Amino acid sequence: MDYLSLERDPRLSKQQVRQRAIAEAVLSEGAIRIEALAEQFGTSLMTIHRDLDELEDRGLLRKTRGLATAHSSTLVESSDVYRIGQETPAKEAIAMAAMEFIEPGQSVLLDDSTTVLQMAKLLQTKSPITVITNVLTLMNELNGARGVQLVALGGTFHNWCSAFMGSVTTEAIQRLRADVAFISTAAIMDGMCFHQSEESVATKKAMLSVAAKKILLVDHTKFDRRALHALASLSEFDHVIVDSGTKPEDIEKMRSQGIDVIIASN
Amino acid sequence: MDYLSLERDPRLSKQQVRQRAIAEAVLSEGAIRIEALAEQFGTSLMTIHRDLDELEDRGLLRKTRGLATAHSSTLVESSDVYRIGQETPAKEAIAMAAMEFIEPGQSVLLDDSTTVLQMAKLLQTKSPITVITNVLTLMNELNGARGVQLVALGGTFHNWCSAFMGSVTTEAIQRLRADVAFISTAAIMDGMCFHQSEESVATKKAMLSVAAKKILLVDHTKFDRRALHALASLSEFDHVIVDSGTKPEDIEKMRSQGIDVIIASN
DNA sequence: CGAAAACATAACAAAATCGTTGTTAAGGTT
DNA sequence: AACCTTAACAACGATTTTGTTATGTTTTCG
Repeated sequence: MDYLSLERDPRLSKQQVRQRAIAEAVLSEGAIRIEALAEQFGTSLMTIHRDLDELEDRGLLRKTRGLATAHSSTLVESSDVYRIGQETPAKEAIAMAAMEFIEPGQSVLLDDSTTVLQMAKLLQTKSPITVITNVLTLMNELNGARGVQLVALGGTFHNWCSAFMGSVTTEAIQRLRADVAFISTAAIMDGMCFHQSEESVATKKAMLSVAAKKILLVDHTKFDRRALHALASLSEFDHVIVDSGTKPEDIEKMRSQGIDVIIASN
Repeated sequence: MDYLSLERDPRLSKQQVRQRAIAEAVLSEGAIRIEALAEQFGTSLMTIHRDLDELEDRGLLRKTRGLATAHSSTLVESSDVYRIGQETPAKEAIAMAAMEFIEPGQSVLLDDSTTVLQMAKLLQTKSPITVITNVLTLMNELNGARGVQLVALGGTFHNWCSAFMGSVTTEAIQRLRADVAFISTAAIMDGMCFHQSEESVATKKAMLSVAAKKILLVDHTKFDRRALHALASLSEFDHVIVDSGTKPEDIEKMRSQGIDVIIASN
């Protein structure tokens, strides 16, 4: 019920903030009247209509006569409308810490996650560098960047994560070798990482199998999350980078299993 | 010498128009003084500096003290700064004609060319459809399009054509099968199509080998061009679509070889 | 070698462009 | 007929592009 008071990234446009708030509101209420939304956000009906049209295109909700209703899909939570802009400072800190593991000249494998996205701007500082990714957003970000050789992984496009996945992707990965892979996860339970989508798991597994060094990026919210499909045990990673908001008990649990945990300071 | 009077796409920004004109001017003159460019375009020196920096990044020209000089690379002509916006009406007509060969439900293979780019907007009308491409621009154009399943071909990124190419690309292509492939070419000589870059040829050849139907899109300017590497004989294509500006003799020559030539009317 | 000239870059302010929003009117549905 | 959606356009706001000035760098020539 707090969709009017969340901490927001100032770089996010008014529109994005509003759309995310609308999505949250609709998804938590199940259905809301369009009129009510307009009043709540102090905008015209037309603006809400336009927002809802976009959200509907992204598959987040439905627009029926006068009413915005939630899609009863489990994938919804992982949709990037939701994810982008949440916990940004933590993610920036993690991204910064991750840069320590990149040397100029190396090839790095990047998966789809907003944390990894934060690394994009920083990558140029390590040039020359080869970046391998299946994320469209990253490709656009790195397109034209000086000193960055961009290698794309093909595959079929998935709107909810703006990334390419599937057999084409995994097979492309297997023909490559990377120095470092930066992988994120949706949830951590019992020393394992989990994801909501099987295709994500397949892609990330392939990435892990071809990287000399494997680094997991996790913000503290992931320790409270649950997801369906297991990706890997934390012990398979060479390093795990968390933000400073992570609970000490979570960190201790990992360290007691012999995992190298790095705490990124803001 | 006519770089002040070309027909321009109104959707192109002033900046883009100017940068293209600068590129044309420099490339045809070999070298031009920066001062002279500023005067010619009626802008400040700073603006020309900024334009030249961008063009230099794209590998189109060099910036030496006070002088912008042409890169003596054969690849230059095919750079997309050059290509976009030239002969747009002809390309639109060709794109329109090409749509006739697409049925809803099919999978189409699209290569990198500005003609094919014109097809992007029209593709939605044939939905549901699967689009396979190695062009970043197309991916962005089709991203989020309703009824369009997007399959990307990975590979290493090439700035001059905004596309992915290389062994990753060709191997990805070989694992797929498409109903139709729309291929373009840089030059036509003696009933064969040619390209300036070997990697382009490899990619397009792979595309041709996995498509049930092969369609070549050519605007009339291609009959006057020359290029280095042979791609294929025109007779290997099921159809060749040209614009109405094509010289009758060129059309006759093709038809006498038993090629199905379609003339796109504006 | 050093100083002046010629050029390049950085930083900020002004201008132009583009995207967003609200209003109104017209078009569809229930 | 009431209600909702969409289209079109004008007003506003934000972002990008441009010009100016000041400062840094390289070349040239005394």
